[in-house]
Amino acid sequence: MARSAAPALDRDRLVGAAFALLEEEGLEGLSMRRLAARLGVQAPALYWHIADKGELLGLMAQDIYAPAYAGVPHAAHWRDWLRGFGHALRATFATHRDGARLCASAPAPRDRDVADHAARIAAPLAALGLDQGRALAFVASVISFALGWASFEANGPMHDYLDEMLDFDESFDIGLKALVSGFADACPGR
Amino acid sequence: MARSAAPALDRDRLVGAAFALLEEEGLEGLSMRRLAARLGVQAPALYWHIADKGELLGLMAQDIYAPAYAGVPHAAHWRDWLRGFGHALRATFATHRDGARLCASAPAPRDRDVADHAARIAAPLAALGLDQGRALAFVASVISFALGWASFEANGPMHDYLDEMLDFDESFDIGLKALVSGFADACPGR
DNA sequence: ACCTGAACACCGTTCAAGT
DNA sequence: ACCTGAACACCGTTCAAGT
Repeated sequence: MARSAAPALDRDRLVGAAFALLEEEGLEGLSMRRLAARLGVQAPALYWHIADKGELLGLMAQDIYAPAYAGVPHAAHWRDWLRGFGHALRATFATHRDGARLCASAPAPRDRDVADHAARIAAPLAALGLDQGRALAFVASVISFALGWASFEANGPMHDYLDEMLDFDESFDIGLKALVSGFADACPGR
Repeated sequence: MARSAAPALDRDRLVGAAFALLEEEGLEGLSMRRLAARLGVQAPALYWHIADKGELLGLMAQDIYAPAYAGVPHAAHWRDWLRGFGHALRATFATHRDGARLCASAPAPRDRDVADHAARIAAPLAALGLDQGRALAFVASVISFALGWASFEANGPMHDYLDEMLDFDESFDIGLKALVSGFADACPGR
C-alpha cells in the first residue's frame, strides 16, 4: 500500500511563495522563472497548476482584497461600514508590497459567478438598508479611491513634494470621510 | 554653407510615435523595440534622446495630465473647480487607450522643481480662497479617485457585473460629487 | 499526474564602433 | 552629434519527452 509521493507543488504553495517573492523583490521582481526557482522547480512546472501569470495575479489580488472585506468592524449605519471598509482597504494595500499596483493590474477572474460575487459584496450594505444599485456604486467609489490613493502615494507626479507637505494618512482620512458623507446627497430621505 | 541634415529623431517625434503605438497596441504593446521599428530606427537609437523607458512614460503621463489642468472651465468656487477638474481628468484618461494605467505606472519625474509644480497645481484653488495644504490634499483626492476609478472600470474584480448593473459615467459623477461636497466638512467657516 | 529540457518569440539596456 | 550591430541578461509560454 505504498502511496505515490505527494506532489511537490499545489496552488497554495505557489501563491504563498509568490507573496514571499513579492515582499522581497517587488512587483517587477515577481517573474514566473524566479518563482519557480524559489520553489526548486523549473518554470514550465508552474503551468500545470495555473493557466498563466494573469491567473496567479488574480489569486493574489483575491488574497489582498479578502481581509479587507472580512476586517470591517460591525457597523450600525452603512456610512460607518463604508468608512471601515475604506480603512481596511488602505491597511491591506499597505500590508503587501506593491499591493495596490498588483490589484490594479490583475485581470478580472474569468469563471467566477459575478452576480453572486456582486451580491456578496453588496450584502453588508443591503443589510443596513441600502439598495443594491447604490451599494455597488458606493463600494466601487470607495475601492477606486483607496486604489487610486495608494497608486498616487506610491509614485504620483507630486509625490516628493506631498511627502513633505502632507500627512498621507490624515489626507486619506479626510478624502474618505468627504466621499462617504457626501453620499448622503445621493440618498433620498435621510 | 551646407548644413548637416536634421536629426531623424527628437523627443517630440518619439513621444508622438509612442502615443500612436499606445493607441494601436495598448500598454503591453508599447515596447522600445516596436517604437524604434515604427520610427525606422534601431532600438538603441532611442537612448540618445531619453534616459530610459521610465522617462518616456513620464513624458507621456505629463501629456495626459496637462489637458486636464488646462481644460477645467472657469469656476467661481473651488468646489466647482474641483468637479470640473475631476471630469476633465476622466475625459483625458478616456482619450488615450490605457491612459490611467499608464499614469499609474509612470515613475515620478526626477529633476522637476516639485515645490514649483505643487504651487502651480494649487494655484487655481488658492485663487479661489483655499490654503495650499487643503488645496493639495483635495487635488490629490480627486486625482486618486479618477485614477482609481479608471483602473477599476478597466479591470476591477466585478467589472463584468457592474457593466450590466451600473452606468459608469453616472456612478463616477455621484462619487465625484460626493467627494467634493464632502470636503465642506473639512473646511472651517463656509 | 506531475515535472524537465529545449526552444520560440520576445523584452530593456549597454557599449563599442561607425558616420 | 547621432545612429548601428552585436551582445547581455532577462521575460512568458509551449510542447515533446521523461517518470
